[in-house]
Amino acid sequence: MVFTIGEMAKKLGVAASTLRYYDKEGLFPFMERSEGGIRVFKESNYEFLKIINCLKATGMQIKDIKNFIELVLQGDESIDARLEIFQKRKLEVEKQISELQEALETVKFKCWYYETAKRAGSTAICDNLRDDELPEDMRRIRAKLRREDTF
Amino acid sequence: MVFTIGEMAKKLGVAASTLRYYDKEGLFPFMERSEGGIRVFKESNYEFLKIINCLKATGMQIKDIKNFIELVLQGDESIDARLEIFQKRKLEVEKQISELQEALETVKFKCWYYETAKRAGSTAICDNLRDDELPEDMRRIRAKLRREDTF
DNA sequence: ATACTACTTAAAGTGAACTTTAAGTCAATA
DNA sequence: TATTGACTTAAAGTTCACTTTAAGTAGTAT
Repeated sequence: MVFTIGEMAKKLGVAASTLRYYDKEGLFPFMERSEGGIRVFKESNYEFLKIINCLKATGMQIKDIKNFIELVLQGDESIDARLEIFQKRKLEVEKQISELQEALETVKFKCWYYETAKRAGSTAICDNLRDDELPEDMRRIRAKLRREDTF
Repeated sequence: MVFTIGEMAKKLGVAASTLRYYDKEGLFPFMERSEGGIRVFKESNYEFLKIINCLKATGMQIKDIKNFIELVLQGDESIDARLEIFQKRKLEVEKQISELQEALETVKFKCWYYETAKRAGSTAICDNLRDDELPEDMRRIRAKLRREDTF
């Protein structure tokens, strides 16, 4: 079973031009062509492409993915280097997730804030609520947002 | 207590040129200047800047942040619109987090894979492991990566 | 054989978010 | 008063990851 660039793009949920761009950047060392010059993707390329997608999802840059692929081509001698890349990715993604979770807390507070303001018809009322008038889970977040003791 | 752009930038952990850029883009409707034309940031601006930072952290674009700020300036009549913005942000961030968690699983699998390859001195050995030779938490992830029944 | 769609390339264009540059001004210190 | 460092602007430059364009070729269906 083989696929054209358009079929593979559809499977991966990306544009065909994106796959051409990746190929040009050297991300597809396995790339084969038909006699007429058309790219031929094989089933076995799919897992590889999903790994590239995964690395991209972690925020890795194209040039760094290329670097990783060059290590793959070097074979077993680059196992250590490849392990380090994934260990670094792991730390990176964990950091990204915790940063997003922090932002999410603020966003949830703002949702509560504007829901309350909507019911009251004004934001001034929420601004003047005492700590004990807030839902328990909102107190800490508001305190964090208001903290100005860094000044 | 007032601050120059450099001091405020340091507090927020961004470049001063970034704050000038944000100002130029209309993100600082509160901006005041000294007689000599130098930007004067006040303590009360800090919480606002942190909200902008939060919105940026959720992946919101500058022009959409500007749009939000214009709603803030409209006062209480825009409460509904602002609530909708944060509700949408909430969904967005939750989606981003779950995508990162999915990528993290793959990265963790690759860490295990290369740790095992490192010990064995070759990747071929890991490739040929039977399902029951894998740590329990790795089985599902490998199955997901290998799945080709989409073809 | 013809039409049609999807493929090919190199090169230029896009958009987002800054960053840098150049020329100059402000404000504090020696 | 002179120097220094941080501020000011407009405009140009940078980086990243694509996307689009234009001109042409491949492969398939009628």
